[in-house]
Amino acid sequence: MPQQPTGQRPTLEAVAARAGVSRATVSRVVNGGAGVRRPVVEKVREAVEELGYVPNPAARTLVTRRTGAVAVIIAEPEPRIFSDPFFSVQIRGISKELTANDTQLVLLLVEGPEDYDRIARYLAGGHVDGALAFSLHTDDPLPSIAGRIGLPTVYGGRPGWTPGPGGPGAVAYVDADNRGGAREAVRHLIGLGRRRIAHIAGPGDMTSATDRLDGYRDALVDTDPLMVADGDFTEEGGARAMAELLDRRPDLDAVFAASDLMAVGALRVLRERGRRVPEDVALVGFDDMRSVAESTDPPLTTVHQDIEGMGRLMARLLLRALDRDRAGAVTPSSLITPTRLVRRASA
Amino acid sequence: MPQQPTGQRPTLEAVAARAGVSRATVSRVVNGGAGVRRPVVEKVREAVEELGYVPNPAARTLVTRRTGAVAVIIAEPEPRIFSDPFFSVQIRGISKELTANDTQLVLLLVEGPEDYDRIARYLAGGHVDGALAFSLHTDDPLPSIAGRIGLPTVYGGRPGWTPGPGGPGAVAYVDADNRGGAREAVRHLIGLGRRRIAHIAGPGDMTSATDRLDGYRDALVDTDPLMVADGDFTEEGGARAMAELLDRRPDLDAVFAASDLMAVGALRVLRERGRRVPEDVALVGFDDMRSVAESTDPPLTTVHQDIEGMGRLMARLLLRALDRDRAGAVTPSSLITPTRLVRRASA
DNA sequence: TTGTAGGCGTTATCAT
DNA sequence: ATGATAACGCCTACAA
Repeated sequence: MPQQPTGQRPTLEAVAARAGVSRATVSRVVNGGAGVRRPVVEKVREAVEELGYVPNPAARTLVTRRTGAVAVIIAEPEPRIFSDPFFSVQIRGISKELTANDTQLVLLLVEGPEDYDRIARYLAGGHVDGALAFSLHTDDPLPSIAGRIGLPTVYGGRPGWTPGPGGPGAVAYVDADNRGGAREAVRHLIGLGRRRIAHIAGPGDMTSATDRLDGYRDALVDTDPLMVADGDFTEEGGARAMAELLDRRPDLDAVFAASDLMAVGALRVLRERGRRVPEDVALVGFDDMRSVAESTDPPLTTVHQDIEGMGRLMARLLLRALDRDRAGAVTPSSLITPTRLVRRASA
Repeated sequence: MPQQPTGQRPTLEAVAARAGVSRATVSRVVNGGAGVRRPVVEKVREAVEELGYVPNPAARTLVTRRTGAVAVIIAEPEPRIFSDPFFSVQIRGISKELTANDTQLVLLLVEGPEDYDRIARYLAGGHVDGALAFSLHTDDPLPSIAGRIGLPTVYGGRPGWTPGPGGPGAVAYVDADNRGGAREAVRHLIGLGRRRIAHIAGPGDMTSATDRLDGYRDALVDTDPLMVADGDFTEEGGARAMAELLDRRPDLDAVFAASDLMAVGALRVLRERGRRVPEDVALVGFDDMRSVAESTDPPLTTVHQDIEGMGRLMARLLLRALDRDRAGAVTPSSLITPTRLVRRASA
């Protein structure tokens, strides 16, 4: 039963005294015990146990210059984080990977543009060894902040800004194969015999949206601009976009929505307008958020992406970079994870 | 433009030299500047600016014994965190409050029982000044860990275990008025003229579930055990429970589900069995998760709780306790936030 | 009001 | 293989 002499935590010194060795030796044992003779290791371990010694991370950080923590930065003004399990799942993936590597997760939520100052200060302060950042729009100030500070950072989703030519080194990011997935979705619709395929797109300043739009175009010989409407990645936006499309091209026979949420909105409008899904209009979403895709009526055919896996990958990439940091060369690299079409009833 | 002489961050020493004062004075200025003459403050501030000085948190923590960080511990084996925006919203509330008080949020996700060791070590290590914990089941080891370490902790939701009589001090927690809200929901159904009111309950080891069950019973003169079924707080569970109830008491004319998610499952089964909502069976949920309550058909009447507000409150309570910690007496206290019935179309 | 000096708990270098 | 000892960067009596 570890003793805790009321408020005062035991230090290396105390353990050393108890074990009859020097602080240095205790330190060695605590950090793996290489180069210390077995019996001594035993003795020290015992003392540690008896005293309930736990290293003081601040002291350790002060000298090693490593914090053992990374920041996870989520910049989503408001809407998505609420209705979207996306972040929860991705964070879980990240957390698992970090935990396995004995690294802590410091969560930085960006509430508004004014927050960036605070975040810049925090990152500059050396509270963390690296950062994981999400959901950047093209004009996001974060990359420049991280760059200036020289903080190893991995992005979730392909960043929208163009890195200076050859510039400060390539940017590390993890992304799903948005373009390929979109292409597959549309090809599936074509295979179903659909010919007038519309697209409900996400915001133009997010690469996940534009990449999916590109994929949509890839699959079509020529695309009618009237067949594309912006849905803003929200359910409401999806509904609005669907209404617009129906007004512009009443003869459409399929829709590829760039997110499940937007597909749900579209579904509602299609029903309201008396179109049967999939008979009259086939519908494909993107994301495969099971909680929504499985519970729509009809269940949604959609493009699956391994969100938790992407989180894991981001963490792994960062940890690798941090390790190399200790050694020397920093070699950022990026990873694209595959997607796959999940057939349900809507297309 | 703050200079960063390549890798080396400026220290107090450097700033002191630049401003032509002692480290002590710089320290004072950096920490508020009380007891330093104006012109000196100015001079130091300038030097700080020019050098781009940011205090080293590790060094600071080492001497002040405060980390400026609190842990948020979420122990939810798996299911809920995915489909449930509950945590996202609550965390946002917490984050806002912490940020406003210059405190960092360290996220600790519990993946399994084996994780508690790691978490105990982390907390004992003094990485954080306090903790915010969620979603405890009655047998959760966390309270005992926090208690042993003596770490100020605020719980989200009334803890299920009984604190020793007079014991180690009352436990601080923030909770919604689950019982009162449930009572109001059932009374509303009664006011609608319903007489055979069933309840879909949550897991028996969570106080939010049992409190809502108690509220249900409060409002009814006598309760038929056959009218209560366990729905496990999931949509699937809600569906199962609804089916059971319908089998046991085909004549029921109203259902109060202890969560919106379960209500959705119930709604599905009611429809499958040909019952109209609200004509044949009135349905009330709990939570008022807008993304689900508003998009069901018919929209769900439910009990609203201010989730983000609860998060804020938890943080505020903890911060207050931490402040008092510096002074002396620790006085935990608990807060119950009100709920209110939101009438939509399902009842 | 300002400066001096000691110490917070580790790690790391250098002897031994 | 082990032990002194000097940093690490900051705060805070205490002195001036």
